[in-house]
Amino acid sequence: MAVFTNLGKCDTCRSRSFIFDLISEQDRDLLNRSKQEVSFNAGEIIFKQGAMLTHIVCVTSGLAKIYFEGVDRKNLILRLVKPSELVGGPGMFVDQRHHYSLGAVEDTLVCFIELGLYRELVFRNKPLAHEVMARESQHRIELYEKLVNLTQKQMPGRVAEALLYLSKQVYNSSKFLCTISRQELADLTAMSKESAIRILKDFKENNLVSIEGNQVELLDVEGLMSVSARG
Amino acid sequence: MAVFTNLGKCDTCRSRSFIFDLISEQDRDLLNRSKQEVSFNAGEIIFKQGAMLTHIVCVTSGLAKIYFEGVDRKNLILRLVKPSELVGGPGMFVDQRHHYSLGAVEDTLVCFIELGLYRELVFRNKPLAHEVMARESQHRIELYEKLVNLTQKQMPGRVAEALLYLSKQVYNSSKFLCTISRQELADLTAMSKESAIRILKDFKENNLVSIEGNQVELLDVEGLMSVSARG
DNA sequence: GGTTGGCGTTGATATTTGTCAATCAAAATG
DNA sequence: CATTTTGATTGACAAATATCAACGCCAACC
Repeated sequence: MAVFTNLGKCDTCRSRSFIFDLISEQDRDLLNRSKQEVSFNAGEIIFKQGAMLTHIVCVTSGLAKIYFEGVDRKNLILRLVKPSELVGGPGMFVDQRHHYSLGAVEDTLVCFIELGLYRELVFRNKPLAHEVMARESQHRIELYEKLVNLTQKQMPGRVAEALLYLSKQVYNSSKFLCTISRQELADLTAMSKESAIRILKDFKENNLVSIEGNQVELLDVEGLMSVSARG
Repeated sequence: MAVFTNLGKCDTCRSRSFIFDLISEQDRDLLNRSKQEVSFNAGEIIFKQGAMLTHIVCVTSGLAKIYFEGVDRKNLILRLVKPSELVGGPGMFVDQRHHYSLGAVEDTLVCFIELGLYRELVFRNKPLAHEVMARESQHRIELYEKLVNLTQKQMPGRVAEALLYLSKQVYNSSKFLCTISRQELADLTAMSKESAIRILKDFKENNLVSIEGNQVELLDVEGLMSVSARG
């Protein structure tokens, strides 16, 4: 179950957000005192699509997923969130609601930061505002790429893309323990779990990857990139 | 061909952007003098994915489409842009490049505004910054919805959604002259032109819509919404 | 007036992808 | 240790969707 504490010190936190480097010492202190740490078990929901957006979240350890609940209880994973990443959501400037859900993929520790405080910090600090804008924009660009991938590429291309994403952006190694489930891989690539499994098997038979349970190693990154590009 | 002028007065422009209501008279004058009006014929490209982003665009008359060029020359239309809408693009805060293309669907008049000027205006004007953030966020929310629609709904649901979008957001009437081509409707719903046509025919046979060439009338909005919701 | 080219339409067919049911293995539970 | 339960896997099949080819229509052009 979720446990609330406020023991950690942001200043010495190994996964502190970039924003701490852009604000004054007073503001750092303010954030430090007002934040709330909460720990979630794998599978638990951190915040839910439709709920009021009163706090933004900084992931401190573990791994989380940003996802939608769409038609027929099917989920679509937008992206995975690693420690030190900040998750706000576009509802922040629109209707104070979450437009996607955030869930813990692994056991995950997060810090909640009050929305009002965050907004105040951003709007009275031009470099920070620039940085926030830049990061939001970067996400938007990635969202566009995702949209094209999911709508124009066939399944093998999408899975190849996902494996490269996991390796480069999430686990930071060509060999990794894949902590997301097959179902989550399917939710990330917008296909059925069975299809995702079949394509993994196919990649394995063609020596693009090696897979033993959840141990994954990319053997032929060039090959995967080519499959991904072909569509 | 494109023709450059700077004759129009922003102050009296019937399709002037919301930003004019949020800036000082001096700034309005600055914008007015530095803008460049350009007219494009239907089918022409206003700016292209990958090109340098030096100006943002305000559509003054006509109709434009924001789209990506993806795999195999297939296009994906993100949204249609009506007069008075501003089109920037996320590259503005990242790499000064366009990450999508803007094309004229109908004969279209646009004003180019220098990026540096626009950024300066936004960053030194808090209410304007708020408004810009809110609009960007709204677009992001719509993008999420689009992503779910395109990946989780089947073709009839997507076409129903598109027809409702055209009626409510673009042509503002339940009966309209559909100035986008069948191919563009397909690009908007991520399917082949033939599939889009077949579904339109099906809707027509089921009296959901009436279609005579490019004259479209939504006969059963409830029905379309239900098809769209079912997926 | 013929011709060309683009767009819309249709039918036949092939491909892609999802669903369903069964099985298996590993992990959690008592 | 037996028993559930959960996630992964596989095969058979059905559904969704794309592709290809052909044709009609209309406007632009020579």
